[in-house]
Amino acid sequence: MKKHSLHCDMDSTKKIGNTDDDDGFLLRMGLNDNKAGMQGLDKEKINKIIMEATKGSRFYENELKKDQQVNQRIEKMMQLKDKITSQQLLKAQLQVDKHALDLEQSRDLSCTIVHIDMDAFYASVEMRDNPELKEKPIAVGSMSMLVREILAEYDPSFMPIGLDEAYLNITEYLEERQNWPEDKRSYSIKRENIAKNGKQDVTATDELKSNEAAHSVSPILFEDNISITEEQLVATSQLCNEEQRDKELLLNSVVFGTSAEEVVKEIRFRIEQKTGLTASAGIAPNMMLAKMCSDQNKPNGQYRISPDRQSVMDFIKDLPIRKVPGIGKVTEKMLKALGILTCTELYQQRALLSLLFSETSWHNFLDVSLGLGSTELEKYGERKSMSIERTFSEINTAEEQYSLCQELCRDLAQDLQKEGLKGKTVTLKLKNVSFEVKTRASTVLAAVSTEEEIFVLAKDMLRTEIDGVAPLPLRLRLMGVRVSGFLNEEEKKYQQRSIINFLKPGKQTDTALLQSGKSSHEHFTKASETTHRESFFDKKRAARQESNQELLINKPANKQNLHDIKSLINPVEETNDTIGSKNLNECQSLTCPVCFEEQRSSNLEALNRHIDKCLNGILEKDNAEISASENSWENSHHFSPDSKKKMSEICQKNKMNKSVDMIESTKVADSFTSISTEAFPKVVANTGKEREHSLLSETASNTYLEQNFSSKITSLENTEQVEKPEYTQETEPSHSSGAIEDNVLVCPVCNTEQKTTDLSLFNRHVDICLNKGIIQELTEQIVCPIKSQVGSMGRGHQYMNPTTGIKRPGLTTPQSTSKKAKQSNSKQTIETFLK
DNA sequence: GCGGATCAC
DNA sequence: TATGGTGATCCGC
Repeated sequence: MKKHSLHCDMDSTKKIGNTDDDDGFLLRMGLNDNKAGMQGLDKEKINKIIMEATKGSRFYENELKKDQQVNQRIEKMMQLKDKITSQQLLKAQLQVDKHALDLEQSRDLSCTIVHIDMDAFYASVEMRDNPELKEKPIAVGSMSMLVREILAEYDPSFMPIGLDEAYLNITEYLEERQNWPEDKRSYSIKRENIAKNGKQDVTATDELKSNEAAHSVSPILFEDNISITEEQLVATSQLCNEEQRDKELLLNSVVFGTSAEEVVKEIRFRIEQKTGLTASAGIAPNMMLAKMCSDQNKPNGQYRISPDRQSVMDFIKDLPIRKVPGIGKVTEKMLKALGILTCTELYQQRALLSLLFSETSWHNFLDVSLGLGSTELEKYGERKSMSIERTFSEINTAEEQYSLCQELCRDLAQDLQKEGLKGKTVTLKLKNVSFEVKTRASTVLAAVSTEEEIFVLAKDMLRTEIDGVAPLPLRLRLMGVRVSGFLNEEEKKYQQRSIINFLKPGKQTDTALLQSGKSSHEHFTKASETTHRESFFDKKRAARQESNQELLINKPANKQNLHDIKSLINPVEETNDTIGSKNLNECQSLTCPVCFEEQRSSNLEALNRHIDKCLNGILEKDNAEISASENSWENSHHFSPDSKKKMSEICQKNKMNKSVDMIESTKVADSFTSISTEAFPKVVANTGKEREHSLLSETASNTYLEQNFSSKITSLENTEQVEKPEYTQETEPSHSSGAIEDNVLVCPVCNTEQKTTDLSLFNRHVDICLNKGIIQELTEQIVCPIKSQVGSMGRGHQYMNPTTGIKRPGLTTPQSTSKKAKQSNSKQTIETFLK
């Protein structure tokens, strides 16, 4: 959306102050009109408002500071420039020109690339001035429809960018179209949109576009060669009888030609008919040029660069560098300092640039100045990160900050789970009331995706920041949380397999027993009772398990395991996991994961109903217990500030003790396998201190984990990809466990001594205890998800939904023409020349 | 890998 | 109105 422009891209650098500093500052704020689209607004007025509002404000101060930093960067650059000798420059010139020659040879003019850009900004202006228009179904989601309904006809693999842009490669389509008869290229003009944009309905947009938008179909589309004239339209729209007018208009049809221009006009025509919104377009031999072209005659216009070198260079020649995608305020200013204002100058200074900028940068500059760009509309890359951030009026109490942080984690976790993503890095972003931005990142060995997992890391970083300024408060105006470092498909499958194998009935494990419902229930009850007996061992094991799990299941414990179990219960939920589905299909008879009774019906819905019933039963039963041991942050709203403060203190104390605990824990023998007890902290924790501990055990700093995990790997079946360290021989639960000392078998989950010495019986008990925890998690968390989301992400999901936020994949690459060009290995930094 | 910065939309 | 949110990338460390 170009709404942004309303605030920033304003033109009046000339009107407010003319000193270099002012100019620089205004440039920093984006107050220049080199980017298209702002002609016609009352710039002076807006600028005045901005200047008055910002003068002396923290925002303004920060802008000044940032500007100073840019100035320093420029200063450094200039110093570097002064050191360059003419000989060095000459050498650079030769190398750059060699590279340029390669580029030139790989120039590809054979493609016809189209860039479509909805004139959404003008629509928003229109809506602003005519609030009643908001009711009409235009604008919102318009591009997503065009995604599907129109553009694909011209290029099945067209590339939508955000909500209001798209690239198309219509090369093939054009060829085909040459032989098309007229009727295949004609479109009727519908009435609805005429009424909407008809003359009676003059809007702000119309004023902005001056005389252009008075009719249903923008006249600019119908210059010469189309079988309808402005006069015709006006005439028909002025008819009194509505029905008659309908008829007339329906009779009117438009025939488009076979040239690229005609095709693009047709696209724009259809877009306007469909949405009532106009679009601008650019036609060129590559993406970069096409994008710049679509800017040329905006709004509601189009421009084409003929596919010959001269035309390209003519277009590039006087183009201000700021118009180049990828060159923003800062780069513009730096180049300006070098006397580079246009693309021609960009080319002329290529040798110098190769010495002053990184290879990536000057390669890009060279591409730009030669008018080169990508001709391949890259497929949607996979998402690399997902984040959420919020701006608010000052928040300075730790309690509120933690609470907000958790809220963000919650929302983010939801989004992540919608896309089935788990990431290994969590980044906390903070902006204080002085507009200073800070990011703090933490990478763990196993991917996270749930609210709790993310929060545990984010909270830790937040605490560090709060402590860092104590006793002063952190005065925040923005907080954000990001998850990145997503698992690839293989990694996902691996962790899925691990959990499935563990749960698979009848495997080496004794989980088969879990299906004997009644006894399970008895065990559950006992187990939950015994868990209240806190023990030293619990702590050690919890800490240790947690780090084991991180490595082996590739998750930092907690509820993540449950998540996978959820997908077992409902196979449809994660259809892209073939293994999961397959395994489920194998178990044709459906078994309730709660009571473990086999269900007669193979109907999923019926099963779900049954599960709900089961869950409710258990929920009631265990309610008291759960609420007593609830995660303190989760319920932070229910606590008084004082009690929260205490908890926070406890947190910190605990953290200090933690490493000691955990180191000791490695000495404790442990035959416990497959699922971390941390998956259900409520079972092991019931005092405030222990609650915090179970939380904190995960927050161990990266370094801690990295330093210690290698000595703490226990085991897990099917860990083929994991290096197997010292405990490998205990891999299979059914094996005798040398780790259990003195022949006394103590369940590591409920911590009760087991009478039996039979290992398989003992293992059964452990398994049951484990499931008890899982059930608790289920009752607490996933009552709904079991039913929901069925089929929400089909296997063939194309990842095309623009609302998911995938934006401009590979933006920096489009300008590099081809892989050939990229190979060029002319490495020349200033260092090599100064040697 | 982290953190700051730049850029786009 | 009072100065946004999301995602990607680069660079220096």
